[in-house]
Amino acid sequence: MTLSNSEEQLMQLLWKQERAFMKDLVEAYPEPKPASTTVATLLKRMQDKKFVGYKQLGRSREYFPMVPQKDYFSKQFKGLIKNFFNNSPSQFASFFTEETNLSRKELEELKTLIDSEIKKK
Amino acid sequence: MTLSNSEEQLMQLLWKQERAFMKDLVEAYPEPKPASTTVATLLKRMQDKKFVGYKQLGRSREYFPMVPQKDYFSKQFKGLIKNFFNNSPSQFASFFTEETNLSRKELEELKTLIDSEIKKK
DNA sequence: TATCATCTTCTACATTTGTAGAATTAAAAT
DNA sequence: ATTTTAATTCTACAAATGTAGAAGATGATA
Repeated sequence: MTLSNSEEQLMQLLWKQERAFMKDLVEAYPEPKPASTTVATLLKRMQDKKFVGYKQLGRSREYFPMVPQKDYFSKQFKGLIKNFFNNSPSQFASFFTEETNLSRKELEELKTLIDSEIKKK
Repeated sequence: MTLSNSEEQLMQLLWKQERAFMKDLVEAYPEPKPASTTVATLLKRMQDKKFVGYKQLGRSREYFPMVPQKDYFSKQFKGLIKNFFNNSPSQFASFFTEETNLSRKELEELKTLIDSEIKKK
């Protein structure tokens, strides 16, 4: 099960807010904001897909993500890696280092990070 | 303009082959292979979207990608980074190093790679 | 309490996507 | 020359997606 584009956009807003009422979500959209019924429809579809849950609070519902952003990202990312780099993260890594313009400092930091990962092994 | 899922799947096949006739593309699909008319439809839509071109060779057409795989990947990837890591590649990098299970050897290689990138600066 | 502000659910509808049959064409093989 | 193979274009249609109005429900507020 995947999210469609507009569902994913909404999901991003929800992840950012952690938990939110419909109104907050609608407001979080950049102009032009969608009709609230549009958001309602999306939320409902996302509930069907088990991506969103809610807690009834008096009159209305407080929505929250049922899938952590990280998990979702991982899945997306693995998909990309699989298609474009033949399932080889290290192959991707070299692409990344070469193509992304990281500053010297960022590269240094990354190196440090890698070192600490190596130590963990 | 983006590719839909099934279009992207076909695009992957085309990238792999570099240039191909319809038949080759259909054959490259895993079972169950789609009807060739399905592929034809997709190819046509992809032409409209300027993702695919072809060269008329006698009776039929040799199709080829008009968008390099790398460019396409970059765009996708940047999109992900933007949504999930607030446009910060270095933030992504740390996620990557921690979450992807690279072996010690791969990590070492990556480090070397980063070093050579640093030298370039 | 009458009115407002919100929400939610239903319904609707145009587009896009996923898939493929029918018909036509033309080159290839026998 | 006839049959076969591969392609191409048209048409079709169900499912998914993007958007939103209408109507009903319920707290909040004047």
